[in-house]
Amino acid sequence: MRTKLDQTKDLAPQIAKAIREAIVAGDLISDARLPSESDLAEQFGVSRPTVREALKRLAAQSLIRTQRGATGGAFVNRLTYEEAYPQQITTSTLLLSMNAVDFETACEARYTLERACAPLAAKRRGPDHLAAMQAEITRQGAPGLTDEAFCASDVAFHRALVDAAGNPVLSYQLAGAVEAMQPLMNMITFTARSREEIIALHSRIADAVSAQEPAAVEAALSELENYTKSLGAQVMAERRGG
Amino acid sequence: MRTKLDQTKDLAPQIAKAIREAIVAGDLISDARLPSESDLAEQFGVSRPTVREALKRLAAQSLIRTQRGATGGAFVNRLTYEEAYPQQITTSTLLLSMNAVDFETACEARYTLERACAPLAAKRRGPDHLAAMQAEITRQGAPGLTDEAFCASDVAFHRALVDAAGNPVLSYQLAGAVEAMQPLMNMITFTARSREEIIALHSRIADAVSAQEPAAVEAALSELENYTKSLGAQVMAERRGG
DNA sequence: TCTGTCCAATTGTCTGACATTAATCGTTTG
DNA sequence: CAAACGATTAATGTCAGACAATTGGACAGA
Repeated sequence: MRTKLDQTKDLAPQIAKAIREAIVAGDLISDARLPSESDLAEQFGVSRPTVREALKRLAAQSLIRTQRGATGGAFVNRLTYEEAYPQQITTSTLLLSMNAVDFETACEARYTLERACAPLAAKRRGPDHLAAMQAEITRQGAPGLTDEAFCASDVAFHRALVDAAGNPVLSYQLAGAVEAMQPLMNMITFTARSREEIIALHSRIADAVSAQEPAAVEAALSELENYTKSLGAQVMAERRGG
Repeated sequence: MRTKLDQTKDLAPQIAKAIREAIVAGDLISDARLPSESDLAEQFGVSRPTVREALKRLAAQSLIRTQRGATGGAFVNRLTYEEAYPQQITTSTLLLSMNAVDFETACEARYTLERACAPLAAKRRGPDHLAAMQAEITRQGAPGLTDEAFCASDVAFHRALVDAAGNPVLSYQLAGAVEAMQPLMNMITFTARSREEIIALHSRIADAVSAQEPAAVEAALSELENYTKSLGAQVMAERRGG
């Protein structure tokens, strides 16, 4: 960790980088305690506030956690899926919204990845996954549902589908792709007719997963992708027109 | 942004959260300038160092960038793929290493996602993608290559394959899955025989992409997945034995 | 042995100051 | 009159020192 610093500028990022690399390289294992802020300040030859800024950067990435008190300090955090999910989703969402990624591209990426989960989901789905999917389908048919709630339920349905694949790494990677689409989907106003269509496709997907027919799952997902794209295209056309 | 703060504790995270939500919600658009640190401190009723810590957290997530000088300050960052990539990779890598994700699960996730790119890659690959893949294959056959360099080239090959799909969102999502595997792959000692095998499969993949035959790409990827898994299983068995 | 109190270590926050950077404005000069 | 150059200024980056808050452990007493 004791790397040289370019003493001239931007000390905090350099310190953060040094510690981060030590963690990623495995020199600091989970739950290991870092030296106190004062010690680090002395080691790196900077002041305590500078060290603190560096530590805050790491805390923002959930790489470390801090604890006050006598035996307190900064500890290397054991990154859990629960902590990694929101980060992944926030980053993906911003990436889409700030880079003017067109609806079509985002949609294609999402459904391409989701189709990849289909075979595993069909093979490994348990009763809980099937129940979760069915519950969302029911919710989506409820009258008086706002567009936003409909979208949220849509996301929940697809997450259940992905989780059915029984691979946590896959679930993690897909979370970004699926959730990041929600803001884009929220721009769409769903008519009763389009909701019906989507719910019907969701049912086909759920049934195919239940029947363990991967090809049918993929086919229904492809149809849903095309339908979603067409809805998005309509919105874009109207936006340009009006 | 002017949300209430629980004045009692952990002010910096609260401020960071308030600003982050304003950015994610779109209240602060790209390149918008935040108030100066002094102004923010006054607005939130805290001291400047506290505000600074909050800003550093956001900077660590690349949500803002800071600039010194007269017209300087903190600006909402337009998150680019270049900035998002390393974050995605770091998080994915740590998630795998810290959660004792077994080789098999990680491998399955990676190749499942990669197969999903196959149809698009076969359809859209350009001469540059084909050249990149071919270049890595050549490098992998070079004598005297270390295991680490071989793995790095392997990653580069697969990234070229993913990029061939021509969907930046897909490339971004896959980066985590592919790169995060590298530390796990580095545990494997590649024999001349196994390198030969892998290079042959890479060639099959490249040829199938070149010939625009998605099914052949998927088949070769599946074989590569199985072969990689068997290599990993060997390492695990030896480790348990010795 | 158990319990309550005190103490020490550590992070969280504040205050004030100075250094550094970079744009702008005014002045000076060709 | 225009261009170049220096002073000003506003902002972040860094530092020093201090105090508050919190937590665990040690120590003394019942």
